[in-house]
Amino acid sequence: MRRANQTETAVLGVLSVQPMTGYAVREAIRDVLGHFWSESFGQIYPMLATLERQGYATRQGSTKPGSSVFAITRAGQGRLTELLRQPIQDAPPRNGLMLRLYFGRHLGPAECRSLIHDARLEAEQRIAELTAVRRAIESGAGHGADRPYWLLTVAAGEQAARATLAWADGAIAALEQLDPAPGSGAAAAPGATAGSGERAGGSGGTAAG
Amino acid sequence: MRRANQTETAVLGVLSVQPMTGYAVREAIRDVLGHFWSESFGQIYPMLATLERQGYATRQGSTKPGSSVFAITRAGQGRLTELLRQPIQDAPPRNGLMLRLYFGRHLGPAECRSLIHDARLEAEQRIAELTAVRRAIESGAGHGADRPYWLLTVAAGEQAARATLAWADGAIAALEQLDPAPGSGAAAAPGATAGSGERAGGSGGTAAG
DNA sequence: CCGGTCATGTAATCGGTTACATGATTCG
DNA sequence: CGAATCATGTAACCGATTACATGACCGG
Repeated sequence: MRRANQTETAVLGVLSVQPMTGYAVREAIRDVLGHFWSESFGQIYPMLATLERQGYATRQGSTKPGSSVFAITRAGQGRLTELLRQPIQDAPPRNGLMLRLYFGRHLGPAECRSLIHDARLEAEQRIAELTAVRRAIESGAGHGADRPYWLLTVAAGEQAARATLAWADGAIAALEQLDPAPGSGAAAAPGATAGSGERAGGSGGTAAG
Repeated sequence: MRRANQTETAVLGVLSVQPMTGYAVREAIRDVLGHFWSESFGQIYPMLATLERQGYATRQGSTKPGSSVFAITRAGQGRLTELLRQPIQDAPPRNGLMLRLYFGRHLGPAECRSLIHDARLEAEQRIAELTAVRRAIESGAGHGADRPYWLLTVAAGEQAARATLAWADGAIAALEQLDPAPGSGAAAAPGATAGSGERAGGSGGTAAG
């Protein structure tokens, strides 16, 4: 089963917006697609060479020496559409936070809460960034037919981040119900000195229903 | 910068729940952690050998010949906690759907709607699966202290899937406003025969606000 | 002139999937 | 008995990251 060359799609895609150097391609992917895609130099430069060789992009060694601007060709546009139509190859899931929470018993409620709190902060920051990006797209008059599609992806990111926020709140609340150290309020329950955690079941864990 | 051995974490983690064969480790990861983690045989068997060599797991070649059951050791439990405390290494984002939608101009509204529709179906199915898993965890009396943590991760998956549903609905609606082929209702607007798509701006793209 | 940014590439390495080879057990 | 499942491992390959080497250009 051949693995898809999604790098080709990404590079041709950003070149379809406007011609640019390899360096700028990477910046465009990091800054604009950054919330849902990533490529490194080690992938981009060889790919640009390949695209040139196959006639999907042309290199214009101009402006400054030691710098070449790549532009997508007519054939490259056809190739891009073809690539976009290929079945989606989603990478196998690898969520480090969930891996840790699933085995959170070995960390205990307090450390898990800390992990979730960090994730919440990250989600908040992502929302701020995406909102800024959306504002820029909405007000900026430059990008023409691309606009509605870009707004679609931004909306997806915002929705996902908001979902993370909601989940985190519920999860932290559930964990606070589980151990006696929320920082304030009711102290440790009377009697229990150092329970092994056997009674962790019950109604606990109704997080973010 | 050393890349983290999160495979070790995952394998030790499932062994911490109960001893099992390598084959069962993979099944556990696929069926239970499957929504947010994955490992293949090619990773699991070498890792089990390493864990045995390092004293984090023991092999009990018993019950049936040609089959060995691995159990986590005391040292392995310490190692697991250590691994869980290491900073989260999240894989660089690679969302194939978003990559396609971002360059959706080259596909057109209809094909994009189809992609989103597929994603919506997937999300629905994931919700169904996760709900079943949650029911099993809630009713099953077996798993003791692990339960609240497992419910946490399941809740995260459900929340994310619901967010996808909401986004997909908004996105499809936005795209239908963009082109004249929703299948029913108002046909193509009068006058425009084959617009180049220049007027795709305006109020379009208020998806899933 | 020196540090930061822009710019281009290559080599080493690694994490991970896929495919292959092999065999026992169980169930219809 | 034959197919499906359980079970263990190895080898090849590949996509991707990281690090390295190099150099132009610009502003303070």
